[in-house]
Order: sequence, then structure tokens, then C-alpha cells
Amino acid sequence: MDPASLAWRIAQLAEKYVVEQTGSANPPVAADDVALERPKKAEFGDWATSIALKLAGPLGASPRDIATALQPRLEAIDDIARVDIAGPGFLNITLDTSRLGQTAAQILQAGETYGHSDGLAGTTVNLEFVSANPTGPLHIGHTRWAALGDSLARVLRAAGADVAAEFYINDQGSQMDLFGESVLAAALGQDPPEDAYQGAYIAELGKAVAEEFPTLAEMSHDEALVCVRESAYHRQLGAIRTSLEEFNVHFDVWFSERQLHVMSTPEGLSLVDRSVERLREQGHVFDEDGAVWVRTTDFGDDKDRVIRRANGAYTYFAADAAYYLSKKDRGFDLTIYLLGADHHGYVHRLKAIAGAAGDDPAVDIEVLIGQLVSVNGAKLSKRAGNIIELDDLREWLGTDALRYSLGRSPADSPLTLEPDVLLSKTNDNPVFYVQYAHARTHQVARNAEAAGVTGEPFDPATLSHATEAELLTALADFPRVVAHAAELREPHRVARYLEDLSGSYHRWYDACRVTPKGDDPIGPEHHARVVLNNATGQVLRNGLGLLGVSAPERM
RNA sequence: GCCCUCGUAGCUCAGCGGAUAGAGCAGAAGACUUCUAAUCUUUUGGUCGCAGGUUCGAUUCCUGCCGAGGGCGCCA
Repeated sequence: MDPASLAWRIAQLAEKYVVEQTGSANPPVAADDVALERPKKAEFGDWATSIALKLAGPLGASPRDIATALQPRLEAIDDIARVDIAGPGFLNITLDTSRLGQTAAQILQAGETYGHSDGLAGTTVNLEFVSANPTGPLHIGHTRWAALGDSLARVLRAAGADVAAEFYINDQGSQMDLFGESVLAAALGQDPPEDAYQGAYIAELGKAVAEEFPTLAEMSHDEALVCVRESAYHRQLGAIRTSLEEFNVHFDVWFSERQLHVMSTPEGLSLVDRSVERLREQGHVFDEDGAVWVRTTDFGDDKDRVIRRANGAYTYFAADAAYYLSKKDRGFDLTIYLLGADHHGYVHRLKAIAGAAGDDPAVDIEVLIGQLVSVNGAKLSKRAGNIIELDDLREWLGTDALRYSLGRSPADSPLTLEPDVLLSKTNDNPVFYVQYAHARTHQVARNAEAAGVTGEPFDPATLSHATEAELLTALADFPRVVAHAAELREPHRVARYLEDLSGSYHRWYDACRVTPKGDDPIGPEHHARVVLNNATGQVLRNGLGLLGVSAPERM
């Protein structure tokens, strides 16, 4: 029995007990209240629930008494072999191994879809991340969000959500002009403008556009600037796309900020024009000192924001508002932004836009803030001039090691990359630990096939070793881990799970042979074990896939 | 000054209000004529930054303080 069903069954029994005691199902008992968890110690059984502790308050009874009353009722469930009461009132559940083994066959049947659930089915999600200016290469500051955002998109999809991963291209404004001027100067061999973009990539872009436009020197400055800026923009955006693809990061929508500024209505208005009107219709806009303001303080912002300056020009905030309205108009149920800690000042503003647009800032929009990454303890910043580019980082450490190490910590946890560790092929490098476990499942499968261990007939009752119960319980937990990761927007939970699962697998491998030794005969346990082995490989593969990490068959 | 995030073993980090706070590495001791030893087994190591509060129960929730990082524009 899978943990979700088990939790539901326990909740049913507990609620029945509450009704008997109090005459009503108040409070009702939900599966979440069961708090089914895998105990930290093997002697505590396969699953533990603190339901008796949780009911103690409402029922006014001691947790131990409630646990004593529930114990025989839980033991009556077919898949449960034994229930022990421990500590202050925990119910420690040991499953019937002969039934537990069925999990392995079920996993092979589900294949790539094992781990999928329907908790978010019917929910459409817009997930925006990276969203770098197309004026330079992606650097380490974008790398964590790229890894995290892509994994989150995969996890949300596994939970049934319909996700659009979106990259917002800031291709409008003075930074683009400065970028164009910088490349133009490089192309013509002139002195760079003040505060120019610098670096080898500017020189390369300059060379490329000089070849593309041989008559550049004869054009007027304005004409040349437009040619160079647009060409360099598309070249740079292409480079960003390539970097992300090689990092296994996929975007469904590349949204150009320019779409917001062009006239797109019959009245000759842009989406930005319309956004001001729409917010005004909702009653959150006012005029003061010649400027147009949004009363964002209505929604928790620390000050109101100007959306249109006294000189008639829109602020960047106007584009943000128009962009949010675009997402709203495209019909998403939930809009998620992934921002670095250096942008956390925008959180209130973004939420205020949602509120001003008539949405619920607490429900319809989520802003995830992530801490920055350091390498070997050195803080990286543009000011310090020690920025590392994504491409260099990837070539140095490899996509797998980089994706995995960035994906195994929660976003709000400060993270230090240690290149020495990531390049090592030992146990202290978790990605190798997990990938090695997967490769081992394939080696074992190859050996089993060669020896005639086919997996048929499959008798789950022979999977009776302690390490087999541990492994099977871990495998059964995978769908719940993925669903939980999606619900909390924390894909790192999948990585941590895979490390635990790999440990369980290695311990099992150490204790139980799949292919008989020497000339020993093939028994029913060997057939069952190859099924368990292959099921483990499937789950490791599915989990690594959610993290955008490859699952090699040989290492 | 105000706001946000973080503070857990020597190091890198987990920990949905529950049991004696965990993992890997590092340190110590073991296991390869046997399916991949990139593995496994045993072991050393903690005032969960500090102080209060809520709770039957707090590393977890709330408040204050200390420390680290980041942010505060009619810039983009």
C-alpha cells in the first residue's frame, strides 16, 4: 500500500474513533493530520504517525490512551503487520513485507510516469525565472535560478500542473542603447562610451556586426546604432538560449518586453498604456505632482510607486504591471516569480500589482527569493570583478554536477560551491553517489539477464530481508516526495530523497545478491530481486530527470 | 534609519510543531578469490547565534537583541 492511501485509511479510522468519543466528527481528521513519516530509526518500523498526539488536545485525553485505542484498529488493516506504541504516543507501523513487495512490480508497470500525481491537475502555472538582460552572457548569478526554475517546472508538471516556463527579455530601454553603442564602438574601432559594456564578448560581437554590415562606417550614427543594436541583441539572445539548452534548462515562452510597448489596440494604445487605465479602473491609481501613482501601500508596499512620470514617460514599474496583466490575460491560475536576493525589494511591488489588478496577492502570485551563490567561500559580485559565466562554470564542473549541487539545497539557503568536491569522484560528491547507484542497477540488470534471472515468476513475499523492506518503503514514498516538493515549491527535496534512496539501494546490494553466486541455483528470491533492482533504477532515473541530471547506465 | 533572507557537528548542508537533532566529508577502526569498493560496516564529534513568549511538546511559530549577506530612486 502506498503511503498516501495508508494515511487516508488511518485518517478514516481516527475520525471514526473521534466520533465514538465525542459524538461528532469535530474536528474532522484529514490525511495530512496523520503526518505519516518515515521514522529516523529502522527499529521504529516502516512508518510512524503522530495522530494520537495531535488528537490529545481536542479530545482531552492522554496521547498514550488514544494510541492504545487506535493500535488494534490499525493492525486490522491488511497491509499492516504490526503496530507499536512508542515514546509519548507515536504509532510505529510495520508493513506486511509480502504485500510491500508488490510496489516493485507496480513501479515497473508505471515506468516513467511513476512519481506523477494529480494534486495540481487542472492548474495552469506561469513560472518566470532567469529573465536576464540580453546585453551579455549569463553568469553565476543566473545559474542557480536556471537550475532551480527548470527543476521546479518539472516537479510541478509531475504533480499534474500545466506549466509555462517563461523568460522575460528586457530588450527595451537605455541599457539596450548602451549595449548597442558599446558594440558599435567596438565594430568601428572607436573609444567605448562612458559606462560601456566591456569584455571579450563585446569585441566579438563588434567583429561579427562589422562583417554583417560592411558599410557601417558610412551610415549615420543613428542608423548604424539601430543595425548594430538589433543584430547584437539577437546574437546575444541566441547565445543565452544555447547556454541554457546546454544546461538542460528549457523555456516555453520567450517574452519580449517590446511587446508591451508597441501599439497593439485599435485605439493605438500599447499594453503599458492599457495597464495604467486598467489599474485606474480598479481604483488604485491617483495623480499627484503631475505624475501618475499606484497606491501600492494598500498591499503592503512601504511606499506608493510612480507608474508614469511627470514628463509623460513610463517607469519600469509600468512595464512590470503590463507584464503581469499579460500573464493574467493569458489565463494562468498561478503566477510564480523566481528572484535573486538582490531583487527582493520588488516583492511587495509585484504583489501590489496583482492586488491592484483585482487578484489575491496571497494566492494568485508567489515570489520565491533565493540566496546568492559563492564559490569556495568567495562572494561573487560585479563590483569585485570576479563574476564567472555560466558557460565557463558548466565546462569546468559539468552540467550534471552543477545542476545537482545547485538543486539539492533550498532556494533561501546560502550556497557555496566547492569545485574540488564537485570534480571528485567519491562519496563526498552526492551527484556521483546517486548516479553510481543508478549505473549499478544497470550493471546488476545486465548480469542478471546474462545469468537467466528474468524476474518471472515474481513472488513479492520472497523480498523479506530488512534491507528490502527499507528499500521498498523508500520506493513507495517517491510519489509523495514529488507531490510535496511541488506543493512547497522545493525541488531540492527530490535530490535529498535520491541520496537516501541510493543509500538504501547500496545497503541492499551489499546484503542481497540478485544473480546467484557461482553455480548456485536460481531461486524465486532472485527473480523478485531483479524486479526490485529494476524498480530502483526506474525511480532513480525519474528523480534525476526531475533535476535535469543525466542517469548514466555505465560509469 | 527602514525592509528581506540566513545563523544547526571541524567543513558543506538536511530537518512538513513531535521520539535520544540527522547525512556526507574530514578524524579513528574494519570489509573486495563473491553481481561496479565511485560501495558497505562500526565509531568520535552539538549550549540548534543569544534571551524571552505561545504550546502537553519549539531547531521549527511570535517578539527583542547579536552576527552575516542583500535591498531601499519620478534608474533600468
